Amino acid sequence: MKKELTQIQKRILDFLIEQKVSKGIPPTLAEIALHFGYKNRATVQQHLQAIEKKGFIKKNPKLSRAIEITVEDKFFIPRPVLGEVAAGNPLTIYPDAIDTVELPTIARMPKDSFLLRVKGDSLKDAYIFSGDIVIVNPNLEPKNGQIVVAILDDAAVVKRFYKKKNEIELVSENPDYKPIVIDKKYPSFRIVGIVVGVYRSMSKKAV
Amino acid sequence: MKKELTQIQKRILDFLIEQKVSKGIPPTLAEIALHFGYKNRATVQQHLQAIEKKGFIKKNPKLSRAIEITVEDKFFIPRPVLGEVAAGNPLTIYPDAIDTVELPTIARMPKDSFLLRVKGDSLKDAYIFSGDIVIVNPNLEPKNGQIVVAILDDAAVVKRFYKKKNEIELVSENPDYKPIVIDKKYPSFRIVGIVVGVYRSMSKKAV
DNA sequence: TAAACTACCATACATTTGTATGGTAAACTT
DNA sequence: AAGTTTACCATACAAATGTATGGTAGTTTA
Repeated sequence: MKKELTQIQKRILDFLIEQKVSKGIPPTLAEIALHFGYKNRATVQQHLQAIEKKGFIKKNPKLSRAIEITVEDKFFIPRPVLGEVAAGNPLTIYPDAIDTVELPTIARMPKDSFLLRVKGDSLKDAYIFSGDIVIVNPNLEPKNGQIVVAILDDAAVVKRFYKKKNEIELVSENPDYKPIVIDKKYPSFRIVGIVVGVYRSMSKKAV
Repeated sequence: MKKELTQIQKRILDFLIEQKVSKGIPPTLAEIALHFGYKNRATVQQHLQAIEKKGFIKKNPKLSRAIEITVEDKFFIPRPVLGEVAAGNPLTIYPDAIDTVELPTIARMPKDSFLLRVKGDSLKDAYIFSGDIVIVNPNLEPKNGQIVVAILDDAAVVKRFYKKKNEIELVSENPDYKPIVIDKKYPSFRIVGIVVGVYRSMSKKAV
């Protein structure tokens, strides 16, 4: 009953999923046609009918953008991890994605937010561990006590943020590490963003 | 320049945000009109124009559902937590939501998945702690080694799942707790779902 | 009291969107 | 050789959608 998809049908399904995950909203026929260079919505329409016939999607007729994806094993999609960030001592941050995590569909990122993998154990008392993925939002103002990602001389750290009268203190949750005090010694200091959440995938240890 | 919203405008904006977060896609004018009981899309249209004038949204003209929400501080929305679940000894699971977590917009749940707050420390070697939110997907088949939520006589536990020849073993990650062996002694045993991820909000400790 | 704002309604219209129908060409069955 | 599937195109049409314009009534502001 559930036949295999053709190459093109598969690429269209991938596009549907990618759009739904990245933009949160399925595309219209016209948008799909534009993306694949079709001059005609009818072409897309026929592909979608074929995909629906094979049971991978379900369409709510007449409504716009009402494409429901019924393949449940596509819950996990690859997301770029932009670098590693030190919870202990500063670590290099890489310009390109160093890895991808399989983030469940739950993880629709706030716009402009990105992921960093944590290395080191200086935040272990905040229950953030080496290997965890932190979700970083660069568009929020840091408040005292929040966990932030900061750059010190081309290295990045994850620490708790405290603004004092004349300086900024970045403290670890682990007493083994001393607070970093920010003053004029760090000309390249910059707050990259605020950690809005921690995500840890459970699929790793599965046998 | 950026005036205050009126009561009605604020309710419409809230509806826009709620729809975008829960359904992932902004509503159409007709859908908004229906929700508020307006007989006319033009009424909605004028409200949206007013809201846009005050800078809270941005519209991509002519396109459907092209309402962009420009207020970024609404990233966190309440999500129901369906109950508590024991990582150590079994805990009662409640029929109704016991609490809400402020889950960032990142957390658009896979359909039918739900949240449970973990109590107890039996999974601490898997780095799941008391207070963490686990994302549970009830529609996946458990595989050996995965962490599952199971019900034993009206109490729920979070354990690692192992299927043996004639029985099912639920083991803790903490050596202090002994594995639970499932056989005929547990007539009401049921796998509730699979833990697909752990989420921990960082906003709690902020000052 | 006049002007401005808010909150609605009705009607009209151009696009967008989904859908239906028919056609062409290539590849692959049978 | 005839049929089927796949991958496109064109045209046509109804419904959905966003938008423009004008109107009424109540409230607030100047």
